[in-house]
Amino acid sequence: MENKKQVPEAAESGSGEPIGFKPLYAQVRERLMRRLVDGAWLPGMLLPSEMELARQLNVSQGTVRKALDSMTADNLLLRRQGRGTYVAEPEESRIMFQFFRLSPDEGSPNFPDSKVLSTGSASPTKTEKEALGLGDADEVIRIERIRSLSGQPILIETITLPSNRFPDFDHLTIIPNNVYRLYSERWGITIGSAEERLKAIAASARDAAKLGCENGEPLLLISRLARDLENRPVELRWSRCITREIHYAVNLR
Amino acid sequence: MENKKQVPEAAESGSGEPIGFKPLYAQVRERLMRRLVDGAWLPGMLLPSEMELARQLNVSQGTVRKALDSMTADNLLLRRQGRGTYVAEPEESRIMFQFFRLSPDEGSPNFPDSKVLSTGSASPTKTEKEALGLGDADEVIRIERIRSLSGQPILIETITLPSNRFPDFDHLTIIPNNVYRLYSERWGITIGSAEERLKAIAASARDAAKLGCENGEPLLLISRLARDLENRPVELRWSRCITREIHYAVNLR
DNA sequence: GAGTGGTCTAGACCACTTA
DNA sequence: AAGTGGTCTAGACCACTCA
Repeated sequence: MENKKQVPEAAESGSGEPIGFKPLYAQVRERLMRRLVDGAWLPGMLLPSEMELARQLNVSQGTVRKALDSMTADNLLLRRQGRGTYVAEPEESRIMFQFFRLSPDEGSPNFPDSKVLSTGSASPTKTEKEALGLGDADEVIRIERIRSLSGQPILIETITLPSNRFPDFDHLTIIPNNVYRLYSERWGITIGSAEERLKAIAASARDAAKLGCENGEPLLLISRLARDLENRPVELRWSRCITREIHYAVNLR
Repeated sequence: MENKKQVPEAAESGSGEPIGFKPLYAQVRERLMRRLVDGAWLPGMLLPSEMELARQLNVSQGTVRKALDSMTADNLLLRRQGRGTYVAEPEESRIMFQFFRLSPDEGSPNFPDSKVLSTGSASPTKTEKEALGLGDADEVIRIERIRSLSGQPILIETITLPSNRFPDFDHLTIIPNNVYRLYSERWGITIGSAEERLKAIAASARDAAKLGCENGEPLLLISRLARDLENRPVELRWSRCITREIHYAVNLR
């Protein structure tokens, strides 16, 4: 019956919106996102039921549902009929589908092993500074590793992270295969989205040696910029991939 | 009040569903899709209002909305508040965003020109037969063209179409830049989705000559299989692209 | 059987567009 | 002012899960 909650609560953050109209469910989503970002809701956790959230937030169950559905569409939540709503975990099965688009030409997709070649910190290059939004004084961590599918090396990748968001990174004894799970568990950083740019390049002598391919062989270069839940850039990754028996898959809908 | 429409109408097509439960809005979507597929609703056309459709189909307005929203999410419809719901058109602006993922490294995306090098019909290769689901007696049309961005040739592509779905193709005097619009207007075939596979390859002598690049230069190979609204494969396309100043963009959410 | 998400309805009001 | 899609609510029932 009472329905004037849109404008009154719209000014909760003093941001410079051009024209103020934010639907209630969008406001609800923002309040729920805050719980995720602040770590009040951790990966794998069971959320309160729709009815309970509706009571807490003083809106109808349908409005809560719209907010939850939109977060589910962004792979942030997982809903299961009869069970409840859970915070999504950066598991292999999910990561594979969402962030790993390489499949063998024949046969079913598989997650590659990885072997770290080197780690260390350094000053960022101009490209890294721009992509990660760093200042002159900031440092970065660089990881280089080689990834194999059923024994065959298929790609070599360089991961760049801003040091200030990953304190004590050098204390790590091992770097696991699934680094997004590591970011989440160790530093509470959840990767929510990423942009990738693909090019074809010729293998450098260095990469060719590590990958065991011809010098100058065509490689697929994948540059990824991954962002956290607040859309801040977190990770820059350059993968150079042998695509003789493998391809990068994209669905256009 | 009355709400038992799910099971009764579920058996409208005698397909072999494992367990019969299809929500009402999914049934509504199927009925609306039929109008699109059969050409009762043509690109650009204004649909009846939600209320009118609800009356026609004897369901509530909210259920019609769910079906329309899902079709809008698939880029089949376009909804504008205050105006109405329209059938989506294969316009450059939409196509560009949905089906053309190549952007210059610097500057804003632009749609390339194209110049046809050759057309003709032939017997399909094994790959073409498998991808397009063709039999031994079927023929295909092949188009080869070169595409340029601001004067610079950037890719050469081979398009393969099943002859039986594109009758009198050889009567065409010109082949326009936007072929999906042509498919729609001339043969009533709407491209609804596509899958792409990307690899890095070395330029063949033939491609290098046409593109004006080095022999063996790394090219991005994009193999696309495009499907119509009923998910039948319609077009197979092999693009070989120079990615010196251009990249293929993907968003992972 | 109790609790959860999923569907469906009915009705009200809001924001936007066009006449 | 009238018509459209967009939001919000309230309440009912259905399908699924688990103790």
